[in-house]
Amino acid sequence: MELSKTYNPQEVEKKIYPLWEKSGYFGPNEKADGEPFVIAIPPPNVTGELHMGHALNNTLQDVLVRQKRMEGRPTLWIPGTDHAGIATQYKVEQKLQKEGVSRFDLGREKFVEKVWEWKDQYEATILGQLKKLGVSCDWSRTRFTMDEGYSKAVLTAFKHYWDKGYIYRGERVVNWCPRCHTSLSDLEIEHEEEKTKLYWIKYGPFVLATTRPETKLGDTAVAVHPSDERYRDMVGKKYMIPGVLGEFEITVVADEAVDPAFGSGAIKVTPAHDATDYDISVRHHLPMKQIIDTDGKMMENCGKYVGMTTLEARSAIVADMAEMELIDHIDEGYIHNSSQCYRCHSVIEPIPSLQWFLKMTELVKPAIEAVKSGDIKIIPEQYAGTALHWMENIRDWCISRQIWWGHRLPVWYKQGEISNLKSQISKLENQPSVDDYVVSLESPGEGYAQSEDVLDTWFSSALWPFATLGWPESQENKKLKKQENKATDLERFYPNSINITDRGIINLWEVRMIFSGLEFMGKAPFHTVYINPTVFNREGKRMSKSLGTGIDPLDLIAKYGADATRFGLCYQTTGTPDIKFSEDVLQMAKTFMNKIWNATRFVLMKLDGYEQRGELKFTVNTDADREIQEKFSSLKKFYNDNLEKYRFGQAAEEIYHFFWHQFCDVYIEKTKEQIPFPLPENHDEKLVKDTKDNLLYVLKNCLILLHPIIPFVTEEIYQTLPIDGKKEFLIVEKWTA
RNA sequence: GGGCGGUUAGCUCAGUUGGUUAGAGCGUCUCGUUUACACCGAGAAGGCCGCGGGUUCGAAUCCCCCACCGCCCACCA
Repeated sequence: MELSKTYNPQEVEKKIYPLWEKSGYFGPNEKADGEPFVIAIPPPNVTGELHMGHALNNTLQDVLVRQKRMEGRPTLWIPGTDHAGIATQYKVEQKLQKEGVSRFDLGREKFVEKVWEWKDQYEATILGQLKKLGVSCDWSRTRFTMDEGYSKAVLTAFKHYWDKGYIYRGERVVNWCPRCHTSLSDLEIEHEEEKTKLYWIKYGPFVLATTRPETKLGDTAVAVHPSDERYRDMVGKKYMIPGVLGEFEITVVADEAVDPAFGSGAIKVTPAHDATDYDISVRHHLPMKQIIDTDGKMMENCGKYVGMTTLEARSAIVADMAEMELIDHIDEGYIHNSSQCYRCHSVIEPIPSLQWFLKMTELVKPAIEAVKSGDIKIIPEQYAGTALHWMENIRDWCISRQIWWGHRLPVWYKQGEISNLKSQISKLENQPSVDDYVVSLESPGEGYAQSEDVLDTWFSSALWPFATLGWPESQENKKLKKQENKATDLERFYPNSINITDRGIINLWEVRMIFSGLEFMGKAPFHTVYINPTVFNREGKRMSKSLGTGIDPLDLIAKYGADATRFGLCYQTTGTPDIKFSEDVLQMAKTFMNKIWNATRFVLMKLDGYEQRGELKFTVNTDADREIQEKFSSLKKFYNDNLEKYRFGQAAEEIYHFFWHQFCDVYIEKTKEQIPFPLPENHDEKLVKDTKDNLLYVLKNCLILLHPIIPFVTEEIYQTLPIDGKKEFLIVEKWTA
């Protein structure tokens, strides 16, 4: 077969991928023994297309998976996608908004239908993109976090926690996104520095500093530090405070949470609309007065300010206070952190509402132990600290969300649900008793209505390493497999081997998989976590579609080919936490693909119709032979060592250097002497034959080593080599250790 | 506010436990059309290894301080 003069990646990629898929080699080899190598893909959100982070993340996974497969281990890479609750719902809402429709216009059922349509479309796009990248997932096992089996797993987990007493419902001040209209967990909040005004307000006998004067309408106390001499005599007393809606009463309390160095050392306490103040109010049994509703607007108890947004109310109230000479002074340019929704970036309003929580303290203990003991190795190791720090300071997890896209809680109410969207004055004591609802996977029967709430999307992602393998397993399935004398997927492939992901979701996802795996399977879900670098653009800025700083991996694949894209990404993965992505490297990689291609053309030309027979061996006749043999053997050592340590960049650089500057520049040049052209009458037949074998030997073994990184071009070339006893595909060639 | 990471050639980065003249790719310059490849070959220029101290016979590498950039965590209102 004749190879064209330049390598055409698009043609080859289109041809090769379907052949691999049909071969069945992407699935685990049933005959292979040895410890299975298993990865569950970090499921991309069905919110849109893949970005550079995905391209890198999946390339690295594929490198490992392909290498282990060639080592002969049973290998399984499970693909799938994540329903991504709030994020996807937000996307669909935006799309509807362009058509002038809100989710409330459609109603829950119709809206959810729309989201399923969206999901079908983007799931197909994403899986297609992964294939273009060349990843070797077992597509027959593709999962979705809301497919039937997976949903059952999610509800089973909820029921398990409930039965164990780990889940409770309660009214708390939670992070509320007024745009998404839902609660959020602490991890779903982003903090951004912001310049604002610090208002020093006259407050009865106090002057105190606040950034949110509008919350004065919900104040029930003033807090000071217990050791603060200035206010010692006032603690425990009640005062009437003049306000824009008339006088109101506050209690002075002493609490450690107050920083005496801030402002005047006294702070106003708004239990309903600030997490710190809420905690203080619980400690001191202070009344709670809600003044902001779920739209982020002032409630009926706010007199003339009713219906205003908090920002509108702020300026109105400040103006009125100024008129009443209640403003002492205002500091401009005060810098503080504003809390935002991690999906739509609206400002978070803390508000009281009825939510479901998962108790974390006990759950997280074995996970802390697993990370500390090294049962789970986190690489690079500095990230173990990130996980440990979070787990050691963990708070209960708010797992209920007031959106429509997701797993509805397996909670059934007898008399209709008491809304968690209360916009009335809160009454902590007014919680429903357990008798009012039943937790059950199935409807308990007539007269019961299922909870309107859905679960935090991360509640389901936390189960990914085992739910994708069929947990919770039915007894029937187990029996069936036993009759066939086979193990179930869950038995064979849990725990996974490694999880590769981005540092941004170490606590959001990684930690939650770890404690879930330990809780439900009794074993850590994987023994290694590898945190891949984050891809930034050349200026070191986050790649973002909306900022126009993003690069579409598909464009790169179209321009340089999938192999060059993969090689370029690996090459830049050198162990640093960031990659400032350089397209030059992809051009270099593309040139390298062409070099490999042309070296092959040369070797085939030198072979001149020679068909290798028997075991392919390397024979040393000359100094050049000896040199390349030595260099190759040291390459193998360092290459394997670097892959073992996830030093992808160093591995790529080494084989690049060997192939180009040793094999091509030196050895191939030498073979022009060892196999002279034209061949003279009296040529050394043994030397000529041995040199042909040597060329084939080095080339073939380089292809093997290169294949995990650049699968397409190596496969295409492998198919053309006249080697005896060749495998059907390079994918399953024996690894060169 | 706490923690972590980065700072090496014009650009993107290596530099494994401290040890001769600090390396690669891209870019630049010079030369070269041989049986693969001009997406090629041979060669060259280019670096107070962020700043300032310290340890050492010897520091890009170990310690301390500072600066700038980035990330994670956080109930300073």
